[in-house]
Amino acid sequence: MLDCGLSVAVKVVGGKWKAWIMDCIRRGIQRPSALHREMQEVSPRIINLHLKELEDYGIIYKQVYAEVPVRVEYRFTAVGESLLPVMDVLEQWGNENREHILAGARSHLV
Amino acid sequence: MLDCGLSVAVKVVGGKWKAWIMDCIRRGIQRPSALHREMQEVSPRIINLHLKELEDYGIIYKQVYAEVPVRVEYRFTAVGESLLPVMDVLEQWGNENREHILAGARSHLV
DNA sequence: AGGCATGGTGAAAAAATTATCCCCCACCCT
DNA sequence: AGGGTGGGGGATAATTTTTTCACCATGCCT
Repeated sequence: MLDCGLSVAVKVVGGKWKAWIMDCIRRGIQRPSALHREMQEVSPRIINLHLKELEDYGIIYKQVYAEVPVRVEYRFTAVGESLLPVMDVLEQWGNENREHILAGARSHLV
Repeated sequence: MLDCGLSVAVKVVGGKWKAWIMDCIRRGIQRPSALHREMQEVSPRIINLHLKELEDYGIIYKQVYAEVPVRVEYRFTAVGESLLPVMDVLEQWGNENREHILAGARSHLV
């Protein structure tokens, strides 16, 4: 089922919040607490789970600073970096077609 | 939440089977029965639901031929066509990174 | 009539995803 | 000791998505 590259990519980028999380990290919001503040409509727990998943995929890695209180920063790995242009393409397409899609998305809500 | 184009795109392309379905249609497998045969691991019902969703988004449209038995073909709309290059990018990235992703996907199965 | 093919749906169950709640740890400070 | 910060996790519930199962309709054919 993960035979087509499309499925692999969708698995990584899909899910309700992963794309947003990656977009945040990209914009420099890389600390858990900062992500929680930025994405207030998402429970911290969920953000952590997604971060873990992305980390497992090797898209981001966790930089831990031995400070006190401890500081953590998530950054893109090389593979993660290679995903950025792909996200750009998605982002652009989404922006160009938002109205069109949303018009027919009445049922399949938000 | 659908403010970033990324979310819009993910909504369209995401889900467990939509990407695969669109890939099939693209390859010329556009009739429901053919899709069912091609994607045997997916229940016909689900394929229909996804087709409906894509149709609602205006990505594909349904061509009905008044033959007997009735024949139906799903085809891309103009907006759907504009999504193809985007899928290409996803497909390519997925193919290039399949091994890497799958290695860490043990938990987050299939 | 019964069997084939086509395309399709409603209801309910199962599975996966997301959310909530309350807890933990270490360490600083007052 | 109590309160603050920063980073986590388990258990459970709610929600969404996917699946199964049984069923409908048309019109062919034997």
